[in-house]
Amino acid sequence: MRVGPSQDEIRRQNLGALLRHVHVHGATSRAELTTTLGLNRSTIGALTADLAGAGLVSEGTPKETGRAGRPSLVVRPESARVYAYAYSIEVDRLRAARIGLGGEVLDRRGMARPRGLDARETAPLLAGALKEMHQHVPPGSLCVGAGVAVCGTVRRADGLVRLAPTTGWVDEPIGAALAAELGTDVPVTVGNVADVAAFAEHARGVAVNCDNVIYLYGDVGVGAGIIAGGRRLTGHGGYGGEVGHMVVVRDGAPCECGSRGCWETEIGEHALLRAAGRSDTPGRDALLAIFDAADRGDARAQTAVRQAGDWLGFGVANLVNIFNPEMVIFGGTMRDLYLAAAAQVRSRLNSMGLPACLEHVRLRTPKLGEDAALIGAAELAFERLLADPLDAG
Amino acid sequence: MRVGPSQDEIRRQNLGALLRHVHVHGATSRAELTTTLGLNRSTIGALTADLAGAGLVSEGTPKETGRAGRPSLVVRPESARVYAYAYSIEVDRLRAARIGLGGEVLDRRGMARPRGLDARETAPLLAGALKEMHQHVPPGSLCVGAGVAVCGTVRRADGLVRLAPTTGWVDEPIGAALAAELGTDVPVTVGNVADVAAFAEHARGVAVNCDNVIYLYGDVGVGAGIIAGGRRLTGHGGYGGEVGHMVVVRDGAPCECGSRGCWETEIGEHALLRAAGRSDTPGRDALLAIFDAADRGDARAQTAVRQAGDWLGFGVANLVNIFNPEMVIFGGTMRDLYLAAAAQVRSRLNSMGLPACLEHVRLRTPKLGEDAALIGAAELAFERLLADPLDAG
DNA sequence: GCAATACGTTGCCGCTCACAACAAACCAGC
DNA sequence: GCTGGTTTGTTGTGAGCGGCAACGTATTGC
Repeated sequence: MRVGPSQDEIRRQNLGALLRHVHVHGATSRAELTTTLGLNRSTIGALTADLAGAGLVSEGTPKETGRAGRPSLVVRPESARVYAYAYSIEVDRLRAARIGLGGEVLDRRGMARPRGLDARETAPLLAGALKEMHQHVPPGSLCVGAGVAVCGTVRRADGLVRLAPTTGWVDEPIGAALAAELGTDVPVTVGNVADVAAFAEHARGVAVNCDNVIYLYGDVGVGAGIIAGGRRLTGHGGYGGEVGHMVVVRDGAPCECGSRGCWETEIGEHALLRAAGRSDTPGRDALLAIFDAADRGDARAQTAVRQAGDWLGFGVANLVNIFNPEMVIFGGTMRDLYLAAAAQVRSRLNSMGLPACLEHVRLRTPKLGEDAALIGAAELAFERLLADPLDAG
Repeated sequence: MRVGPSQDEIRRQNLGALLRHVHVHGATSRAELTTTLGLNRSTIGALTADLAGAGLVSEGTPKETGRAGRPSLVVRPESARVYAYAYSIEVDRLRAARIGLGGEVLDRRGMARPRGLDARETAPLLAGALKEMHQHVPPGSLCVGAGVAVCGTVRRADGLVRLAPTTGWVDEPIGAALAAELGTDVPVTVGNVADVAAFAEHARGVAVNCDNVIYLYGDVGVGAGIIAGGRRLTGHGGYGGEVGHMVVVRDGAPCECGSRGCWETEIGEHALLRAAGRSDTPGRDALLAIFDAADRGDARAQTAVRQAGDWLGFGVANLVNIFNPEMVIFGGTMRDLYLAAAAQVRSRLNSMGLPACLEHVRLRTPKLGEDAALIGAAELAFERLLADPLDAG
């Protein structure tokens, strides 16, 4: 039974709301915060004082106001002093970054990912990148945690990777392994790359102010980050959004998951390469080569792209009917496929989607670029701070 | 930007939490409320005093305690005095009820639904049932509103029925029409029957304490009420959960919605009747006749049931992979089909579902019986009261 | 009849935010 | 440079809420 918050929870929520605002929207005047948050001037003053005391924000005088009246103090996130570590575990590389409050990338490292490494072997590499970056951290800084974006199903409770086709991982405790490397003062949160990218696009990308969003992310497989009613849809264990394993062809082609006819067997990398009759090593370059060939008039590539686009629209239509989203975002390889076959996607969607569900749905590509996964991973860590700024500070 | 609640919102939420508890769990001692809600004795006392003052609850001394110590006062919902009207618009009948706080059905009316009636013609019938029931309402009672359960997609904003295969309605303003009949003192809320039944099962049925639930409801078509993260998934316009129009056979049999190969063309009434080679008038009796024939060894009925069960498992597996629910509930005709073909459903689900998503999913039939739609509809109206007990009281 | 137990009631406290009055900082005009 | 108008930060006060502790009250068990 849910019970209302106590007074100190009000304070926590208001501190979080203020900090979230400057985190997402950047430096903001106190006057503007007053109107946006709907709180009193005096309350905003007290909140900023608390946050400034914890070293999370700083205040300064604005340069030029242009208007009459006393200029309002500007509240800035302490981007250089308050930061999170972000990791992205991808097919052939590992990426690490130190990201400041406000979303600025302060430092970054990248390395090739040796194939066949399990979680316990990967964690030291990630920890090593952290130690390197840690040397350049100015004194008096505050680390709020680390976030990891993984391609695969992630158990919410402890960051266990249940199944990751990209890395070949099965039940790999990357969350626990990394936590053991980093110690207790750096809380680790692990998330699916699609979830995390959806989170980032919702916070500071194309999907700002959209409370019902499907972010479709493709690499080797296809997954979705789903935001329903303004909140991330995780499902019971944290495995929600595995739309790539929605079966679209009964008893179709076998999928790595053990099932048959999964959506990703029709729109994934392998499907396109096979249909286009190519034997390139899989990867983004191979895909782009197909789209390029199609552009140049290669008939086989064209039909491959059209067919994959049709299947893309097929699955999106199903999802649109089920979720009635406001926006569908195509990320990763799905972005390329969507851009190459938008007509097929639209056509299939229009013929299969319920008119009511089609009314307000917008198809978009991500606003955040390559760094979406890293920024989203950092966002996971920042969530902890925003939930209780003074405790985590 | 979300901001924390003010003090009076705390009060509202706590009043709502207390009222919700006695509404859902029935009469409860103040001592028990103290521990369940985590509030102080004095606070519980003040809250109950407020609610009793508004006539929403009453207090009494318990009959026997069996324990030492001063017996705790029991807080009862004013079931007879505080009520909502509930309607269910079904294929061949209209049902109306007056339902007391706590979920008790105080009065009910039913009538055949003449085919071909639109919303403006139906509303007076519903209003007539209300007027009849209103004559038996004891003086000093409080009506908190009316809820309507409809088979079809419902626009959340105003209760417009966009598409209802059951009644043949297209863009029928049943919410507005009924509101015009009932006047401003009876706020009307319209909901999809599956959504509403899911809501009821989540509040007081099998899905208590399950925060990720899919309630599959079948009549002529198939829809789902989805609860994700403890909240109803409505989608952007309110059309979420149209799983019956998830396409499972590309370019398959035409569906009434204009698309082809929709799930409900494989597991709906018509599909079973066709596959079993029957020409009965569609309806629950015809379905039960098929299941009965299959039980008695009719080979054609058996294969029809098995195949439909297989398709049922197919769709459920897709939904389980997408939502990672804790529970799937089979209601309406889906209950009958599930019970008749549980083996096929399970088998298909196990072969198609991701292991991680299968781990904790439970398949269940509803706990609330025929009245689920009515109780859920009333629950829609009660939500308004529970959100702000003293204002609506 | 008495002690033990559990609970309702009351008064007080700390907390939070809203509000109003005042002080400070800026702009425009003279 | 000074004055008035404007906008904002700051400060003190007040109301509302829940927690807390002391006290009164109702029941059980001896």
